[in-house]
Amino acid sequence: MIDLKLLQKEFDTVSKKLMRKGVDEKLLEKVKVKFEELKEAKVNFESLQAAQNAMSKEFGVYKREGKDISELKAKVDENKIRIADALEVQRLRQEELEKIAMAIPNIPDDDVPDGEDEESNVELGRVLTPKEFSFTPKEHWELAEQNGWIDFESGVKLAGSRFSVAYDMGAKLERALINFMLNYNAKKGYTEVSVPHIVNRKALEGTGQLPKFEDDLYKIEGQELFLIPTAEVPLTNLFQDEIIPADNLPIKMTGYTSCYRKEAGAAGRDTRGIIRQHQFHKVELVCITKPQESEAIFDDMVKTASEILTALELPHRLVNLCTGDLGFGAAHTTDIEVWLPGQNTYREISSISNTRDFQARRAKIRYKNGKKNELVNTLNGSSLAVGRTIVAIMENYQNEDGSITIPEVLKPYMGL
RNA sequence: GGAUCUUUGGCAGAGUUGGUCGAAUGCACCGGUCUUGAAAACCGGCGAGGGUCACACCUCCCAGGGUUCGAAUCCCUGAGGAUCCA
Repeated sequence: MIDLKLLQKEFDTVSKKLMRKGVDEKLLEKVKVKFEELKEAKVNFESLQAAQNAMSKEFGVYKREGKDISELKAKVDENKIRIADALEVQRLRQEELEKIAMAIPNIPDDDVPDGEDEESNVELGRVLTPKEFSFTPKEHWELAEQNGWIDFESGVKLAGSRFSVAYDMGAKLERALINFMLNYNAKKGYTEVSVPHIVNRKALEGTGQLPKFEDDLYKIEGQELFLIPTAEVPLTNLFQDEIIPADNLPIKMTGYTSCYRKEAGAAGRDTRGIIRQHQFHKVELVCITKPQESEAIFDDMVKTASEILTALELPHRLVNLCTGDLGFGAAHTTDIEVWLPGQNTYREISSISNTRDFQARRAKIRYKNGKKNELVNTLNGSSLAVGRTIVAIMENYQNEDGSITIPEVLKPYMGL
């Protein structure tokens, strides 16, 4: 949720920034007006309420003194009707405002490049040089099938398209990577947390997936519960409605979960292989920080994710997402893209975002700053998407005969 | 699945004949006095959100609804916890 007071106070500045992210200025104008109308309704309601409270107090006095209360009661009854009306007006305005305000994305940072889509993302740097192959490298689905690591037919049999089943070394690699990543993150000071894969509506509203993106979530029938699209949701919402002592910050967490996404908007994209699945494994980083230290933590998160790829000797690059590619809740995002020789391109394997106080405002996550309670900053990032890491390993470690060498660092995790 | 009890501020714990209760008290915490320093003792502060320059004022005592001029206090529903029964 954006800061409505800020929007009201500095409308021109804020709206200009939001327009960069494609938000219609007319909508913002509307939000501003609605916000002012709501305030007005509130003042009206509250003053009526105050009168009511005062009169009710008088009742006690009258009764004790044995005075006649019929006149007072008439006044109070009349006021009561007005209160009911005023409350109704306030309620309606509140609802209206929330409906549109909740759908407004976070304000992008000034240094986020302008752009429509990933074409305008800006490369920040490259780590490791892709190696030259003496043969034409294959794509991962071919290698996966050839080695018997991943079977797509089985996935379809059990659940449908965009599901797959991992066998033998493929399955082991998955498990090894999860452990390797969690251990690495733990070494970097991230506390490992194991969370539910099912959460309620409030949690998803807190991190911004709801109300806007309900179509992309798997909902449990008959209940207000959803499968998580990312561990970011439970991890961040652990602190929903909390006031965290300043000494406890920063909170650095890492957690492994499966992620469940309908991929409603991705029809036809990445239909081959396991780049885009309805269910995938991911090791996540989530941090909760004071506002002034969130950028330092952000850098630490990017570094941590990048180091894992380096340890796996996978060439990758860092990319600063442009406004059009930026997620709903992010103020800025750095993507890590791993080199896929089979596809001859870099593909996203991690996405690290600073949401600043956008989620904190929705989820009411605050910290004690001296006497005051202030909103924290929340950050999240993958370190890493497990399936895509396997894709990268398959393509980068492939041999001419189609066999795949297991990265050294993972061998101990695979019983090799 | 049934019965009874229970749900209050960071924790503990009053409040249960509805009014001056946003809530006693203790602990914890913060500031101060005292002390070479610390402890103890004493003094003061100390829930949250909105609102205001600051007050005032409004809201919140698990959630939702109801009774009432007025509810933490009464009634209903739901959720969590404890105990007993099956």
